[in-house]
Amino acid sequence: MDREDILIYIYQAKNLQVVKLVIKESTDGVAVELVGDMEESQLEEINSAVRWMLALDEDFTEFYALTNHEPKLQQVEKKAQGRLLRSPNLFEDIVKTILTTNTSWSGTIRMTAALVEQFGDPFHGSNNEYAFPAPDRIARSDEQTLREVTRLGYRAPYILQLSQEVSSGSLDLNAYKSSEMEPDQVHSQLLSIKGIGNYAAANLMMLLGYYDYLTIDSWALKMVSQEFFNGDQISPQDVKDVFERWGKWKGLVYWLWNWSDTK
DNA sequence: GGTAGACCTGGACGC
DNA sequence: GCGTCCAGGTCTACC
Repeated sequence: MDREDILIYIYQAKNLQVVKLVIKESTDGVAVELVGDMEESQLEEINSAVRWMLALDEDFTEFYALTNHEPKLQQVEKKAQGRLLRSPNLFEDIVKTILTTNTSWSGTIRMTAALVEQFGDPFHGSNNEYAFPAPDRIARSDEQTLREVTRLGYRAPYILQLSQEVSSGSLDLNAYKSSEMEPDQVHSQLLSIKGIGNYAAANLMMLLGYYDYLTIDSWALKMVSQEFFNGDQISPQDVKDVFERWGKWKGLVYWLWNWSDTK
């Protein structure tokens, strides 16, 4: 994201071509400018990818109706919030989520950039723009490289194992996006991936459109404590109890809650 | 089921 | 510049 109203994404198509997508708001929705060579037949693939990334097919009418009664959520409908930006494929989101765990945001950016520069295919004509690496690119690497060159630390074996399983076909992440699996089943499958714990699984469930999972990390505990418990020490269960009344939308409510008045 | 300690890195801080 | 401490979620061993 270069500017607040523009999203730039380096996309690698199924035929491995790399193009640049410049996505911006338009009067009738979203406009996508395609930079680079792409066959006409692949436009549908791009269209589908962008719709998924921006969750354009999801309906938030019910959610907005709920938020309008909560002062802390007054901005939600006005700003058309609710759509979480996600990657074109779940593999990328899982890797990025693992890279958010147990580190600072700057650490996440550093590790992601290193992974992309080390293993991603470059966008034509650019020496600093790369597509997110496909699973097989990382799978062909080794733990030592991921630790020492990409600086993933102890996350290296997790990322390597995930890449190898997706690359070999033993792990089919597309199944998680299908409606044939129950949400609880998807959740438990995510938890079975090494490196994915409660926080990461909840984050991924949100990205998959299941908004009744709470991403409870240290920041959540701090903010909920200050907002609802006068700064007292609280547990993850306390966070769940606070947002339980929002039912299947609780994850989004927590995500979009206006914490700005919290001291 | 609950808990403690290890994992790894970068940033902050004190000297 | 160097050493130390701390924050951040997950895994594993142990009780």
